[in-house]
Amino acid sequence: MGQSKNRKHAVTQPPKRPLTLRDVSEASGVSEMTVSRVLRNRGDVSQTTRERVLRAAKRLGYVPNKIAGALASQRVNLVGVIIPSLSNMVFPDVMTGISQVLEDTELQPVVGVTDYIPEKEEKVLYEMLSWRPSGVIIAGIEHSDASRAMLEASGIPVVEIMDIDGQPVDCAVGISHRRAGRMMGQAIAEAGFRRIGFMGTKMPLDHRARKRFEGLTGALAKAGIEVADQEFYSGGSALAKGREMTAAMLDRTPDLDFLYYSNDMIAAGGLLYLLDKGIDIPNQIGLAGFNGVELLNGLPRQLATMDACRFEIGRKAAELVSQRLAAPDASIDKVIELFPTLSYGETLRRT
Amino acid sequence: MGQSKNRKHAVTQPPKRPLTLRDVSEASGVSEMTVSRVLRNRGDVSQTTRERVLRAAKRLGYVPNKIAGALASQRVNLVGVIIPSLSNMVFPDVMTGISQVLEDTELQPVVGVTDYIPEKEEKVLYEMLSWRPSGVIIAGIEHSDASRAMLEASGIPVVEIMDIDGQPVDCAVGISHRRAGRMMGQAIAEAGFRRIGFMGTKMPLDHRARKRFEGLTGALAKAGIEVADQEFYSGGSALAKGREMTAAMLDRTPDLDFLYYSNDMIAAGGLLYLLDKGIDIPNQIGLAGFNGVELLNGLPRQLATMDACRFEIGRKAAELVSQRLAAPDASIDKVIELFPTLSYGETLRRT
DNA sequence: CTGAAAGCGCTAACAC
DNA sequence: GTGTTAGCGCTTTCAG
Repeated sequence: MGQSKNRKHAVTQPPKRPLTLRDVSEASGVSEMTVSRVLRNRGDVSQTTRERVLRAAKRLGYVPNKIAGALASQRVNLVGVIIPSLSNMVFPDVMTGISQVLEDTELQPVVGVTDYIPEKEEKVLYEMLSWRPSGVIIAGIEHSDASRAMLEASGIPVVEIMDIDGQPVDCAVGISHRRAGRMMGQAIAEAGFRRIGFMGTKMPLDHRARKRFEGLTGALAKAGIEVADQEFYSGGSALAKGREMTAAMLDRTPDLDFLYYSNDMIAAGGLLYLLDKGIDIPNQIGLAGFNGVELLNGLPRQLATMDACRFEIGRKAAELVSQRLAAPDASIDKVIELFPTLSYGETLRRT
Repeated sequence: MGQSKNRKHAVTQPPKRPLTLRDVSEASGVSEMTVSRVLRNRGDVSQTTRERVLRAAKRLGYVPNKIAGALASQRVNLVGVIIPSLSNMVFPDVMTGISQVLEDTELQPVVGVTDYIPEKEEKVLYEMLSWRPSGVIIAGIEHSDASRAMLEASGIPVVEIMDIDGQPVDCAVGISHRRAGRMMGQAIAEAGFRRIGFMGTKMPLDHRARKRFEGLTGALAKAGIEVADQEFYSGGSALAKGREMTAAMLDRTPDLDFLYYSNDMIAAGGLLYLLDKGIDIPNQIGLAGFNGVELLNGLPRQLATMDACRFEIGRKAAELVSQRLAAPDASIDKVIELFPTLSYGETLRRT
C-alpha cells in the first residue's frame, strides 16, 4: 500500500450560485418559458430567439437542473439497475446490453449493488425508488417480502433478470438455471463420466448457483450417478480458490473423473492446477464451468462451459422497460426464457 | 445466443398515484411538517406521534420523494463517479474503496461510464452535473476543455483519480504512472535484461498506459537500452490477445529477453503462451504486467507486476470529497500521491 | 410563436 | 413539540 506525500495548498471554493433558467432568461432577454422550450427542443420557437437563447446559455455555462425539471414534469428518465456485484465478470456484460439499448432512448441506467445481501437489496431498492425512476431492472427472482412489496407498490415496470425459475413480481428475462444444471448433468453422464465432484460458491447467497446444482444432481440421479464430493467457498481470488479447492478435493477423493464448477473462474483455476499436475484432460479428469466468460479463450485448453446469455438478457430487459413505458397497457410476455448453449470445448468429451 | 419462448399474459398496471407526505399526514392525523421531521429523524418529536407516523408510513408503504426533497433543501447527497470502464478489473476495486468510505456518510455514489471516449465523458459529466451532485470523482487528469470548464463551474469538490501527472482542476489522488514505468524500467535493466518488448493498449485512448510507457523507455534509455519491439491492441479478450501478441512479437523479434505488458491480463496471456512453448521463465524470457490484480494469484507462475493502489485511491478520493463537504474552507492537499509497490514475483529476477 | 400563472412534493424558517 | 407559510427551479397549461 502506498503512503502519501502531500503538497499543501489552500483551496477555497468560489461561492458560486448555480445558474438558473432565470439567469439565461435575463441574459438573453427572453422569457424563462421560452428559454426552457429552446433548451428542450420543444414547441415552436423562432430561429432567431432560439439562437439567442442557445448563445446565452452556452456563454454562461448553464447546466439545467434536472431535479427541478423532474419534479415539475413528474418524469424521471432513469432506470434503476440492481445487481449483486460488479467484480463478477457477468454483470458488466449485462450492463453493456442494457446501456446499448437505453442509449437509443431518453432513459439512463443507474446502478445499485447489493453484494448478494438481501438487507442491502432492500436498502438499495428503497433509495432507488425514492428517486422515482421510470423502471427497475433487478437481478434474481427471489427477494424479501419487503422488496417485493416495494416493487409492487412502485407502479413502474419491473424486470427481474438472470433467472426465470420462480414467480416474477412483474416480468422476467433470463435462463432456467435448473435446466442449465440439468443439461450439464446429462452431457456429463452421456460422456461417460461417473465420479463427479462439484465446487461452487456457498449456496445460500447465490440462488442461481444453487438451482444449477439442483438441476445437475437431478440429471445425474436419473443416470444413476451421485455427486461424489462437493465443496463451497466464499471470497478470495477465484482463480486461486479453484486451484486450492481442486487440490483439496482430489486429495480427499482421488478417484473423481469429472469436476463441475459453478463458475468459469474457479474452473480455470482448477484447469491450470490439473495441467500443472500433468493430468490428462479430459480422459483422466473432465471439467466444466459456467458462464462462457471471454477470459476462457486464452486458456491452455478450451474449457467446457455454458453461456448464460448475459448480454442478451441485458438487451431484452432494457427493451422490455422501454416498451412498457411507451405502451403501458400493451399485452406483453411476462416471462422471457433464453436458452443457453453448451460449449463442450476440450474438457467434456473424451477422445 | 438463446432464442426466446414466451408466455403471453396481459399485464396492466394498477394506475397508482405514488404516495405523498400528505397521504401519511392524513392517515396519521399529524401535520405534513411533523411527518417530514419524523421520517428524517430531525428536530424534536414526541415519542407518541413519532410512532404513530412511522406506523402509518409503513402501513401505506410510503417511500419519500427525494426529487422534491432535494429541490426544497438544495441538497443532493450524491457523489458522481466517472470512470472509463467497468469490465476492467481495476475500477471495481476503486468503486469498492469509494463505497466503503461513503457508507459511513450520507453520501451515495452514482457511476457514469465513458468507455475512454472524451465526447462521452463530456456527455456523462453534463448529465451528472445536471442532477446537482454534492461532489464528483473522475478518473484521469486529462479532460476536454469543455469538461474542465463544467467541473470548474460546478462549484463542488472535484477529485481526479488514478493519475497525478498533470494539473488537477481541483484536487487529485493517484500514482505517477510515469514514475511507475520508470521503476519498472530500472528493475528490468538491473535484472540484466537487454532486449525488451512492449505490449499494450492503443495509446491515444489510455493516457495512463502511455505515461507508463514513456517512463519505461526513459529509464531504459538511461541504461542504454531501447525498446526493441512494441505492439498495441484494442478490444477482444485480453487473455487471448496476450497470447496472440506474444506469439506474433516473438515471431518477429525472436531474440527478446523481456516482455512488459501494460496490464496484467495480457501479461497472463503471454505467460500462459510462453509456458506452453516450454520457454524458461524468467531465464530465457522475463515478464511483467501492471495492476496487481487478484487474478494473478492463481497463475502457474507469480507474475511480476505493480500495484496501482486502486482500492486506496478510491478510499482517499471519497474521504476527500466528504471532508471538503464537511469543511469547505479548510486547507487541503491538492495532490495526494500514492506509491505503488513493485512485486518481482517469479518472472522478473533471473535465478 | 411567446408569455403569465400555478403548481410538482418537499423542507427552511419561523410562529405558536 | 407542532403547525404555518413560502418557496426550491422547473414545466404544464392556458392565454394571447
